[in-house]
Amino acid sequence: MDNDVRELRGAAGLSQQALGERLGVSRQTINAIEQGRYDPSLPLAIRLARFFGRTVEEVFHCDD
Amino acid sequence: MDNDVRELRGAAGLSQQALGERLGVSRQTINAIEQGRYDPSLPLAIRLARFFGRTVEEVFHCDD
DNA sequence: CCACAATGTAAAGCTCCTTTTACATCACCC
DNA sequence: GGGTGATGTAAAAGGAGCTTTACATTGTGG
Repeated sequence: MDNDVRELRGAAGLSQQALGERLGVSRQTINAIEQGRYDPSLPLAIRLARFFGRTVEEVFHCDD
Repeated sequence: MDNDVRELRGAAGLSQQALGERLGVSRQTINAIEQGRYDPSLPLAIRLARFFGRTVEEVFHCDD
């Protein structure tokens, strides 16, 4: 499962730290998600997608 | 976070067991999600939504 | 009444998500 | 060269997701 968080965050001009603060998670969590080290929880995935004005499916791509 | 899994499953005429088998999880997992005892993981949420032909946001509602 | 399918629930156990703390690198600026 | 911001990474700890096994309830059909 990969995702577009890094690109979307870059386009928004935010640091990992700043994005984490907006979403209520640590910068390490943002970093891990961007690198695909693990998938976010469902509520965090929804918050992330909503923050960037996308659907969950647009931001997170299942590799099937 | 509540969801429409029970209604969608009912409309599809499937038991919790049958839905679990289609999605590769146990019936207890389906049961717990329907009752809101916990949220599914992101990959399972995406599989559930896709199975019912909906987006994740249509099936899972954040209570904000 | 006796199966049987469907559902609810609980415990134990494993893996995954997230946090905090901490250190390390790299680039940029003064 | 020293400070600062952004990023990568690691360890420990706690909580959440999911499994298996097991038992209990309910409704339905023979």
